[in-house]
Amino acid sequence: MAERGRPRAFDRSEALHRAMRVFWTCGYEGTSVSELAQAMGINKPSLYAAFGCKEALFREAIELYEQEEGAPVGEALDQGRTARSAIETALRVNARSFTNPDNPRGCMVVVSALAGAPENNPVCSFLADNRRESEENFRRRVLRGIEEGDVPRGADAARVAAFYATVMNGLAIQARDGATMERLERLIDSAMAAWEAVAS
Amino acid sequence: MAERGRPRAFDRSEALHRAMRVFWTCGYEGTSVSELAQAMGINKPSLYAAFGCKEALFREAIELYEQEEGAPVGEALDQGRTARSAIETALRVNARSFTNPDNPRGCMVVVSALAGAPENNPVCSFLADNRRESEENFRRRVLRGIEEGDVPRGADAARVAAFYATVMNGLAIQARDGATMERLERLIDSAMAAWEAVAS
DNA sequence: CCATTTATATACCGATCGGTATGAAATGCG
DNA sequence: CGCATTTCATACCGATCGGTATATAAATGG
Repeated sequence: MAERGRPRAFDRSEALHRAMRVFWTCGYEGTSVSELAQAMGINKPSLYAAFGCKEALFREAIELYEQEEGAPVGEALDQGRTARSAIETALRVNARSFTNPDNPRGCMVVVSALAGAPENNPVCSFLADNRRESEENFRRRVLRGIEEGDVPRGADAARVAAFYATVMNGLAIQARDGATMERLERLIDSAMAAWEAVAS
Repeated sequence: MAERGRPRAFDRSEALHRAMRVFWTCGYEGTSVSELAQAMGINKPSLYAAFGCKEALFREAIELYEQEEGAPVGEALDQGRTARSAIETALRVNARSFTNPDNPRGCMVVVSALAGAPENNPVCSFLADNRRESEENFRRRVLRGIEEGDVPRGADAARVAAFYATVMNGLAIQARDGATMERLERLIDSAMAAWEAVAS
């Protein structure tokens, strides 16, 4: 079952984790392949052999980010008793991630490639798709709330989802700008106070 | 009064406008000095003679952006009859700018350098300061509303300002991701529905 | 043991990066 | 006019960009 040639001398998953943190900190264009290789503890040919190219490595890093930082958000959405509490908890879980002192600040999907050179447009579009998907998850949760009766029948699920997705992206920027967890908590308090007005 | 040496053959203000649009579209790191010079219709030595260096040109471009796109927002804040209507109008003026088909999409202060290489940290900090200043303008307007009696005495001006600044930054990202003016208008409807809950 | 396969480290590729030296061209001043 | 001053266009700078050729090292299959 063992592989055929010389075994890889580094832990691919560990290297990917390190790459994720560099991209998260400096953004896609602000990170060079040489920096990546150094942070990953490997040489460039090993990086290219294991991950393909800079863009492919970045996409894998985003997927890892989604798994590690995004999964608790998805769980919060699923497990909340009502759409309202599910979305509120999702926001609070995100806020905790955005300000975790062990992490770079803010949301990697928001901060790492909002604009870029034309040749990097695929990267920007990839992240935009990712953000739309998060909003879609909010929308599905509101629809479920309508089905389960905790959200009024006439509520506009897309509108609710768009509002809280907008707040979430705004929180990511606040976090990048140095906002504390407490500050984000108060912002979420404000956003949740709008629930009846938005979801009715 | 005329200048001494050979007169400049290009319009400095027009060149700066063109540079602003490129930075706005591709971001600070996504824009090269060669691209800038080409878009400005000048050669690189002329660019350096007139604007100093890439970072100084970017800072001037941001200042121009503040004057052209930010001034109407400031006017809206000043001229609104109440803090609530002033902030609502400010958001709507911003939304119009973010989706103006003649402009790159979104807010230049948000999209052009959220993350970057360590050597470009001054640029990111400069934009973060700028965003904080916008929030501070909101806060001052709420304080005025308290003085003038259209906002309850007990309202937390900083909290109100932080909430609407967060929404505004979220709107900038929505716009980058392709949101229409109508969609942003509906998001602002939602945010303003929260007013009583946030400012009380 | 030998052949094959894969990963390693070094050194390199052309292209582009931000920035500049250089000399000709165009003005005001005397 | 001649001279100082400033801008112009071209061509260039060392450094770094994303990516790779090459040769060696380390494993498995036979």
